[in-house]
Amino acid sequence: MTGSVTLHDVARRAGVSLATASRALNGSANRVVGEELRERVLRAAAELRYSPNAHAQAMARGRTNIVGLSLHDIADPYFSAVAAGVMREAEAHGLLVTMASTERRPGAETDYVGAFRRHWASVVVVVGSRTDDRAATDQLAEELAAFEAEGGRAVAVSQPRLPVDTISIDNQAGARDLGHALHDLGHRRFAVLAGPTDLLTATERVAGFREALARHGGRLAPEHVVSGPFTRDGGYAAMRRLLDRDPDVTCVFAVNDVMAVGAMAALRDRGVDLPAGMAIAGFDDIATLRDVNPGLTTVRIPLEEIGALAVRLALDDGVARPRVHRVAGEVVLRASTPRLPPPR
Amino acid sequence: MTGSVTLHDVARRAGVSLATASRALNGSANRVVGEELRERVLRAAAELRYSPNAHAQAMARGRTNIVGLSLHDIADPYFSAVAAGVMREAEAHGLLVTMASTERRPGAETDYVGAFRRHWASVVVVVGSRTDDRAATDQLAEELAAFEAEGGRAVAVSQPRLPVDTISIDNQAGARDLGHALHDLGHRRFAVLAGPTDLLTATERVAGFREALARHGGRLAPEHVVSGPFTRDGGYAAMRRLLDRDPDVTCVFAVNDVMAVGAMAALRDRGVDLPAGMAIAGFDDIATLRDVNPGLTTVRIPLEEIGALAVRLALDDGVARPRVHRVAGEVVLRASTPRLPPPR
DNA sequence: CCTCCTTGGGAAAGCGCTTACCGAAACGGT
DNA sequence: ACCGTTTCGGTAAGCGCTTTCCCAAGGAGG
Repeated sequence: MTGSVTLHDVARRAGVSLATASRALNGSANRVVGEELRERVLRAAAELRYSPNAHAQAMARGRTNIVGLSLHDIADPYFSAVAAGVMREAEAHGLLVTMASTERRPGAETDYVGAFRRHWASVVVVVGSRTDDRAATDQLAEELAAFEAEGGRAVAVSQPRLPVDTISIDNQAGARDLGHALHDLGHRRFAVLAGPTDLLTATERVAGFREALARHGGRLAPEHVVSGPFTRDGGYAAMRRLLDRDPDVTCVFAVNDVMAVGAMAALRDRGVDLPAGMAIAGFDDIATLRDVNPGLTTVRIPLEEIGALAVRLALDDGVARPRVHRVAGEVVLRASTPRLPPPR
Repeated sequence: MTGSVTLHDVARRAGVSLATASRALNGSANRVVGEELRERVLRAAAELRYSPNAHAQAMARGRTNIVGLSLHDIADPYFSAVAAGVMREAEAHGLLVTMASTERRPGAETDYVGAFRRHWASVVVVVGSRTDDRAATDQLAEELAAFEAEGGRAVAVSQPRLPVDTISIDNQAGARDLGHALHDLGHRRFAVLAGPTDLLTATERVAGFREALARHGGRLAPEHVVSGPFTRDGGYAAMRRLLDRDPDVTCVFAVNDVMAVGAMAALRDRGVDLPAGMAIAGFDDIATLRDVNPGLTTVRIPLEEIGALAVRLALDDGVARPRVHRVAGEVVLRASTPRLPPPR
């Protein structure tokens, strides 16, 4: 960049040395700059519209105030909620957030963590689960370890296998609670839109739901479990497949809200009346989706809070790592899962 | 950071000088490094898991591959869609995105652009309209000018007053088209949930809608224009106020989809049947909201494309600046605005 | 056989800042 | 009056990289 004002210019204009100028501006510890000089330097800096070079500072100080955030897809409201929390907390600590959206490309997380490492980010937050691809996970683990070895702090959300502080949503318990609640409403013929089979977040939710059914002596037949992408279209397609397999299901659990909404669209397109013709529940309680009609029963996850927590964990000092945090969800019953009249 | 491997280490291990190591790794222009040496350096780098220090590179090269992105609220699907476009395009050019969410705090944009400037971002994208607060806009303009004077490239979305490349949504035309379409469907008694009065994006949409009505000899009485925040709750509250003022309206235009959805919730809470009891239209065509029921009539804006375009504009070389880009919207009719039976 | 290019490696000068370390001045205690 | 402390400004050594300039070696041309 050309023409930027440097500390040197400020020092010259104030008639002091570089050291003094720097100290005046940063109020360096255990060192006092005379009132008059400090005044002069500050004035010179203001007049010149001096703006310190962050890279030079990073070099000289050996650290930065950058937090690197990696997530699957910023356009997905699940991730943008977490991102909002990260950014809010980062801002509160004077940190700048550098963000990467992996578009679920395998290996991309590792690449981005590498980029954050090159930038000497002081905090890295990785959001998004993955269970398959052992090799990719190992590489990511290695990269994160290297990052922490260099003095950085990493936190992983929904990826409990990583050797850093982790935050996990209690998917299984949430889905179990939801299963019980649906059972209490009188539902018996269940199906699950199961999401991707390689995402821990998805499989745990299915497992929890299964657990609840089992406790009531129920079960989930294989044809009642349909997997598919964690997206609106994934939910839409999965729902159609399910209807083709067995139209007699009365209650569908989509493992996230976005899929649930896609499923609702599929049901309407097939002429099914909601909620009378089919009960449907989701997971996450995505804010933007709270106003769908009928209101979607779901499990509320404090996504934004999770993002904020991730940053706070990273900033904790003097604690033994890695730590494991679990976050619970809470069942929210809405109109999409009406009480079923007792069979007569 | 401690312990990171430096180029020096690589050079030593390969038995070459720093200069050669650097050239081998970067393939410096108009300079060839012997095949055998390059090989040796690459191997040494790989063995040492060398990762170049981005700050040192920035210092030495005098530029970075950072794009700074400032927007109002990443949790708002409007902004996260634009952000997704920015990130997609940035990634395609090997750029890293540093993002700031201003939470609509006045002056925050200027502060963040300052931060991007300190980091020598090569591109800055500012998203979000504002018409009031002349002083704040002037300061932002000044900061952006300083940024460009230092060699950076800035692009503003929805802020046409700024002295940089701008991308504007043709809000007025979109709202006008929508107004005509609603008129064609037979609607006559209109009201508008107008959003914040200080946001250009909002006022332009109202103006366009007014224009359409005027062309048909209609008008918008003051009591039929209710302002409020650009949020779900803003829409909810505005709708209630509107119903209190005049329950005889048959068609409501909410100036964005998020407000429209809030308005739908308010209507249902008041026992109004949708879409029979009230037609409602929004603006933006937020992807997540495409599945609300009844389907929301709206004006589609290519938000993600706008984000990508912003980055492309910034990267254009050898063009005269500032340039002005206009992006058109397209009316999408859905079930929320049924055809009104002709009055008999 | 000597000179002039060409090829390719190394030394070193920064990039803009922070921070020991040094040294001068001012002050108080004895 | 002298010495030990403070107090506070300046000097300069990096931080890790890129890149200009210089120089050695080897090949081609006269």
